[in-house]
Formats: sequence, structure tokens, C-alpha cells
Amino acid sequence: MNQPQFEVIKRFILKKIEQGTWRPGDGVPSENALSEKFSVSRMTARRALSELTDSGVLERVRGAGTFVAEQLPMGSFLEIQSIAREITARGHRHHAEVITLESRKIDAKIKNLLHLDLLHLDSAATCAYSQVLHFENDVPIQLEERFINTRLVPDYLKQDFTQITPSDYLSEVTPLSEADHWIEAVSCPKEIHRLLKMKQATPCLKISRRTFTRKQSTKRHRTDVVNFAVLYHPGDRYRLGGHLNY
Amino acid sequence: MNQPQFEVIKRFILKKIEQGTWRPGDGVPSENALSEKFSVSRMTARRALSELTDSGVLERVRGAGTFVAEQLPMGSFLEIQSIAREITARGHRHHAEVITLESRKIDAKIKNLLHLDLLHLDSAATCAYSQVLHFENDVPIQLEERFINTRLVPDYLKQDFTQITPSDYLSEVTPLSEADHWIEAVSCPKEIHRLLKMKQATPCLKISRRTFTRKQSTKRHRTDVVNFAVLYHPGDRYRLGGHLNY
DNA sequence: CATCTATAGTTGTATATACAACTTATCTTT
DNA sequence: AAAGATAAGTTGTATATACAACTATAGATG
Repeated sequence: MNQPQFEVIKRFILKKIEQGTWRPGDGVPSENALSEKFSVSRMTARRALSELTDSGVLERVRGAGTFVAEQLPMGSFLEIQSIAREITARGHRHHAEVITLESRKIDAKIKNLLHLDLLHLDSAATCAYSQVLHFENDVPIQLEERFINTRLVPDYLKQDFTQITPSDYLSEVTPLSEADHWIEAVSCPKEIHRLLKMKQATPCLKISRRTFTRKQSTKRHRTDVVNFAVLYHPGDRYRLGGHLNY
Repeated sequence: MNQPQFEVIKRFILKKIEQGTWRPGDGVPSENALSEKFSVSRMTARRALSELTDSGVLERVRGAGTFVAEQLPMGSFLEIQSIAREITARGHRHHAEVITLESRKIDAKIKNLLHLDLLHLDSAATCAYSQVLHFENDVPIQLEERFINTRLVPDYLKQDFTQITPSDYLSEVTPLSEADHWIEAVSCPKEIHRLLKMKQATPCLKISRRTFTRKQSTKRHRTDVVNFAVLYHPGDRYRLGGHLNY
């Protein structure tokens, strides 16, 4: 019986919703009503309502009241994390090989993705480029291709990516960031087929991701692209998994 | 200048972390220290620290202090949502065709995925089965295959899924749930190729998802599987996109 | 009838206080 | 030196209070 009071109130509310007694759009008791019902202070009742609001179960309108959220999301979240962490979390062995690590001229497409066309019009624009192959128990599982904004990460080409993954290095150098990614099924180029030791015509799971720095300014939400990554996985050896509790 | 005090403190802390002044693992000022520095009550300073903890930026240890979180996640989240919502959000037209809607015997594989082998040993086990084809501007974009636990959703077969999507119907019937999903790149069966009007040998993005009800019990986390869904998308016409701010 | 006005109710922010639970370092005792 | 007790500091929970900001309703006014 050593549960905090606000947890008791949260469970009470969740139960009503799960039972269908309170349906989406319905109003739930106000802070004052709950504080009286449970004989707690208003701040304690408030905490229960606030936490359920943060987790998306309730919605609050100042002056009006608190309501059961409309779309208890059928859509769900999938976490995309570092391949090294993913492999070691499965209890397997991870190692990486560096295929390419060089400075490169960038074409129009990459230029656009890195947002370099907007501000910095240096005609001889280059970026750092890396190709790293990741193994799970000596089986190739991911080919990682990255285009890095060298203005923001000048020392990228000096790293040894058999010791630290590019992902981990970047998260060290640029602590807080924002991301943007998309997933496709493609039949990938022959070179990648070869590196991943894939059978001919096997589909390929392709994850593309851009990472931004977050420079907070008072007015606008200005961001700079740090890197653009493309991850290729053999369709018969890899799947992207996730789990979430609402 | 009408920002709440706790927001000012949050920005102050985030700035220190973004500048690298406070690095992962470092301690940040205590509630008392902050309340003195900003001339606010301890509860107000506490709110700033608590909200940053909730969002994963800080970690708190009772009795010890508050620290900058270790892994500011390089892994990120991808939202998977209803195809209908996704299409209308793009400003396009969505409609659906029901290919199959029937009761089916279930084989061992599905039985296992629906957790029906554990408790309910009725030998003639059946489930509801549906195949619905979704169109974006009259182009087929997703084939949705579902296996439904009829014990939990008895009226599934009576619905008209050209009017309401199975996803929306299920979220109405089972308000709060838990999900579990994985994504693969496959070359899919001929029948699905045909329905999606795909060119031969085009890769296919396959999303599998199980949805559970959450029956809260005091001791164990008991769940029942409501449905198992498999979503097929033509690799050259569909990509799964997401965005998240940390 | 339409419009404006007051009012009660609700959420948002903030303070001051109290005690409980836990950690860490210091001091005391053995 | 090792073990145990003490104290100071920190986070967690909870109360009581106050005022601000906003909503919706009922009532008064034109």
C-alpha cells in the first residue's frame, strides 16, 4: 500500500478509460473534484492529470477542463538506434571495416540534402565521405554511407572507425540534435550487393537519415545539417524491430 | 519577457549542455542551488529539472543529485501511423477496397503470434481474416492483411471497411493498447504483386504489427493479442518517413 | 432577439513549508 | 585500520495558499 497518492489517482483514471466508462472527448473530473474525492491537495490531483496529459492520455484546456484524448494513437513509435548497440544488445559480436574514408566533391543532390546551397556558395564545395561495413558475428549486416558537413565536424576524417562507430563519434561531437529519416525497400547497386555478400536480386532495406544541430535562436528555428547517412541492410538477414507501451 | 520562470531555467540548462560546458555525466546544480540563483522557490526550480528529466536530457538520483544524461540518444523514433491519416495529411485522396473478409482456421504460425496456444485450446480455432487494399489517388499503395482475435473483437466481420479502416475500427473498439512491430524488405508473393500492380521483382516494404490489450493486474503484466497485421507496400512507390525533435 | 457583462469554474504559475527516503562524506568508536 | 554512527545535502511526496489567465454560462441590458 506504499503507492504515492498521485499514482493511485492515475490508475483510477486509466482504469475508467480502459473500461470504456470515460470515452475519448469526455471530460474527466477537475483538479478540485479529484482532490476532494481522494482527500488530497489540489497540487497532488493536478500532478496525476498533468502526467497523464504528458503521456498523451488526456488533453487539458485552460478554463474549460480536462478531457480524454481523441486519438489514442493507433500509430506507434519505432526506435532506430545504433547498429552496434543493437547487435551487442542481442548478445552478439560486432565489428566494423572501413571501406572508404575521404574528402569528396558533392553533387547537386547531396548539396541539397545537406542544405549547403542556401548560405555557403563556395563553388568547390566538399564534404567528408565514409563507407563503413558492420558485421554481426562476422556476417555483414549493414553498409553505412555518410556525408558529413566538415564545417561542423572538421576532424571526421582523422577518426579510426574500427574503434568507434561514426554514429557514436558524431553523438559525442554534437551532443544535442534533431533527426529526420525515412525507410525504403530497394534493389540496391551491384557494389553494395557485393559488399553485403547478398544473393542476386535480394531486396534491400534502406534507411536514410539526416542529423541537424539545434542552434536555438529567439525568433526562428535555425538548424544546420551535420550529416546525411544512408544505411543498407540485406532484406533476408535484417529486420528493424520496435516495441512501445502506451 | 512573459516566459514562465521554469522555462527560463530549462533554457539556461539546455544552453549549458549545448555549449558543452556541462557534459554527459556531469552534475547540474541542485534544486536549492537553482532556486537561490534564480530567486525562485525550490518547487519552481524542481519543475525545470523534472521536465528535462522526463524528456531524457537529465537523470536524477535521489540523495545524490541531478546529472546530464549519458546517451543523448543517437537512436531516434519513427512514428508509424494509419495509412489513411498519412495519405490525407499529404493532401491526397484515400480510398479502400475489401479483397477478403472471412472467418479462417489458423495455422500454427498465426496461432503462435496471436498467443492462442497458451490458454484456449479449442482445436477448431478460427480467427477473423481481412485483406484490404488502400489507394492514394487511385494508385494502390498498401495491402493490409489482418488476423483478428474474434474473442476480443466479435463484430469485426460485420464492418464495412470501405467506410472505416480496420485500424480506426480497432482503435475505437480497444481504446488503450500496446504494440509490437517490425519492418522488413522482401520480395513478396505473386498474388500481392498483382494486387499492388507492381513490376516484376520490385522489392516490397513489409511492416508487421501485433496489437495487445492491456489488462492491468496488480502482479503480472498480462496482455492479450488483439490482432496481427501485415502491411505490404511497393518499394518504388512508398517510403516510411518520420521526424523528431529531441 | 441580439449583445454585452458579470460570475463561477477550471487550468497555469508560483511560493513557502514540512517531512520522508536516500547518498555521501566525515567523524567516532572499536 | 576497520566498522559503525552521525550529519549534511539532495531528491521525492504532499499540503495549503495565492493570484493570473482563460472558458462557458447565466443574467442584464439594449
